[in-house]
Amino acid sequence: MSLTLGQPPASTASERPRSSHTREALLDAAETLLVEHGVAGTSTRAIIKAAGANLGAVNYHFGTKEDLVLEVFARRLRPLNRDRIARLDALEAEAQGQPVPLEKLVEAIVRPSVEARETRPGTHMALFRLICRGFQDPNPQLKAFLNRECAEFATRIDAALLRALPWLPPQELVWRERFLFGALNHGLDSWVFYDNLPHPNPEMQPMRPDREGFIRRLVAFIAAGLSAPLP
Amino acid sequence: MSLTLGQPPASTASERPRSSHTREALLDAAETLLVEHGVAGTSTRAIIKAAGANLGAVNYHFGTKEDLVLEVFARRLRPLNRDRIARLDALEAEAQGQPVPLEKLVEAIVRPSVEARETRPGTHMALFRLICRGFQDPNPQLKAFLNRECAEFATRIDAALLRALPWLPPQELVWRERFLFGALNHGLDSWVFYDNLPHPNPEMQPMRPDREGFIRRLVAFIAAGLSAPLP
DNA sequence: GGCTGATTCATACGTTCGTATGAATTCCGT
DNA sequence: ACGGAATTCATACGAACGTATGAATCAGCC
Repeated sequence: MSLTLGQPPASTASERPRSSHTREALLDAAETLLVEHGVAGTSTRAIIKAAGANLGAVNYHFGTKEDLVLEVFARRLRPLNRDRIARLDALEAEAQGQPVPLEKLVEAIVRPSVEARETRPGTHMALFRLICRGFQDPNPQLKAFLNRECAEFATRIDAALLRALPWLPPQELVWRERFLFGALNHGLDSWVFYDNLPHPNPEMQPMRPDREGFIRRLVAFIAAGLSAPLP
Repeated sequence: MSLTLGQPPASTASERPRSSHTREALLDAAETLLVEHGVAGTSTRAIIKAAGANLGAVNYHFGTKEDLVLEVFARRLRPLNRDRIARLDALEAEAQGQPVPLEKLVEAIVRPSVEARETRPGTHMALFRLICRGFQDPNPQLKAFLNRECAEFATRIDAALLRALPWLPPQELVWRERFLFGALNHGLDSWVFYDNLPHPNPEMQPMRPDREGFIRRLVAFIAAGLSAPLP
């Protein structure tokens, strides 16, 4: 074992300076492949090949494939939730103590997901698809990591939604939130890759709305569902 | 190559009599593992180990792992869609030419998914989770197969929903259906495994409704979303 | 310009993957 | 009980997997 060269690759991988051309290329390539093939379906070798990097680079920069995957998600999820929380802050400041209207809250959830895309040229709106995949990935470590990463926004939006729907018991809200995120995930997934799913009835082949149109449709559906009368 | 023993394993696997203890055990074991780890995360060896079978059994009964996976999905999906279509037939007969009310249509979609569970003892409601996983699995062959399998019910429910929501343009319905199935998938997933997802705010830890309660909540949310005013 | 640490490289190791093979065994009609 | 078909078995093969290693290369600073 070498005691003089470089830094021990695995043990201190998490404390290494956070920028390097190769490191970024690995994250980008991994992101694209994870969206397309899932975690278990994406191999280290496929990632380094797409990144034009060497096999050892993963071990050097991230330690293991698992840590690389977690970093791929964290890199996107952190700004997304920051954006969501900032929008929530702005809405609550604007409301001056009054409950924020439901549609605005829903939009604060939805819009950052739909807009958070062109962060990297060539990445056509893959971010949310990535996060969808993450939340529905079998890997329990990944799921726990994502839940932890979203916890702050979750508690904030819970409280705000309860104020906007004062007649709704908290326990009911929880379930409706699940439905909300399901609709958001699946809908956004379909929107981003809409042309890949031909409709059996050609007359109903959906036109693809632009971003604002899609957000409007999503918000309309979700807001109506959230404020449905208690059964 | 043997020309006299048995049947050539791979080439005629699809024409072999459809019942065998091992064959069924393989399907059951594969189903459980697929739910838990996804397609790419489930190995042939893990399946045969869980089924108490031999490695060659997969090749003998199904040809390849891919064909086994497809059969796992088909075995569950076919009766599910049969049930959905039967409910739709009954509703339309009952309506005597009038449009079927929206809530009843939604229930015809939702209820078979929620109820189609105890087909096998020990399988606690894994069916729909399996199908969710299938539709969101990266494997394009699997996705195409599932779409083909659901095409008949899809066109039927499309027409019925359009009659129940005559003011809704068909192109709008398509998107709302996506939201619908997203809410259904994610909601059912949460319901089946609700205790695995502790809520960050303990005061909002959801109680788990019984089956009928869950169906009511799901139908209420979805029906409200479907009949939301046009934005 | 040469030392030092940071990074990249080619390569290797042991494991597990999906699939295939042919012999052994079980099953069943006669 | 026996013979042929159906099924199960142990085992093998090449490929791909994640990870590790140590030498080669690069970058910045005295």
